[in-house]
Amino acid sequence: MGSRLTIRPPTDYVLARDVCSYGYFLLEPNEWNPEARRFSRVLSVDRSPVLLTIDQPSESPGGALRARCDRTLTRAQQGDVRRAIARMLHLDGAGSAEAVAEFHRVDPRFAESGRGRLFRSPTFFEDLVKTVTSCNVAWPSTINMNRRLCEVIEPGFPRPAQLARRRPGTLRARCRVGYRDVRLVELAKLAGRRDSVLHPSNEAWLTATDVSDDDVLAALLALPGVGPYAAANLMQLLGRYAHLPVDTETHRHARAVLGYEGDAKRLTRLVHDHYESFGAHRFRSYWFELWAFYESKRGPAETWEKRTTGASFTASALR
DNA sequence: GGTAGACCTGGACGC
DNA sequence: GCGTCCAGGTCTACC
Repeated sequence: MGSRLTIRPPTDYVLARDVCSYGYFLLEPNEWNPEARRFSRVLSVDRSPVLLTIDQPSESPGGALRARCDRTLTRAQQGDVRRAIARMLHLDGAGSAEAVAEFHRVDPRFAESGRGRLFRSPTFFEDLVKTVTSCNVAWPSTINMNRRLCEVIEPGFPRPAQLARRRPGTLRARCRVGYRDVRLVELAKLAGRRDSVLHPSNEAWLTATDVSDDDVLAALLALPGVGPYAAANLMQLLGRYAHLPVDTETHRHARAVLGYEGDAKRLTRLVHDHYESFGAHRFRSYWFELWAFYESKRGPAETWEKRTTGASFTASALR
């Protein structure tokens, strides 16, 4: 039979728009079904896999979300699933209706579409692995690495303890993560240590409003495999939007959309200057501009098929 | 503080 | 079908 949950999202929440808002919705184990307009993935609940599906029957903003699990869960387990859903769909904090409205006051260009919420993973650790596997590779390689991690280690995405036990050589040979192998195992080991920022009990510190961006950024930069791009991207995944993860996509955007010219160093400086006026919302203004460009080329993200459009929407494929 | 080169994979290209 | 080249962000060594 399985468990069924009803989720009351923020009043402006639209499942199709707000799930299909960041590339990670296309990475395993996530699955968006464009026809059924339904999100699904395997979650790890008490170390056992649970297939979760979420839809929004009314499709109107703020309409109740219907979540179904393929097995019956205890009340405590249902609480875990609710927390995982809230994190993925960004139902509170920077994803609250008030926070999104504040973004629209600063950047009214996205008020009509309602864009402002970014999809993410059920755990910060999964976001971290997805970010590290997106560095120094084209998007199709990121897709492959995440697919293989789910095939080889754990269908609901490897938990830190599982990854920490693996030999780097196994990750390299079977998951094709290349030189990232040692770094991923180190990150997984850190996630098991209570004194590390990666320990789940410390996510509250990473997102606390009384902890400065500078302190969080410094803690992220100290992690193996995390440089300026990855750290800035992790900041946005924590709901801290004042930093820009500048990569080659950013440089393409600077040339093609913003009309800037010059080498990478100059483009980086111009991009930072360009988004300066958006203050604490810089990333959202940048990202939804970039996302609108992809959608202008490939159609609405909610129509993208994971294995076709979803694998070829980035700049390298659009050149 | 700035820069060059190595790291690894997969796709594009030429033969 | 095979070999070569290149793109991509992080890290280390060196100036």
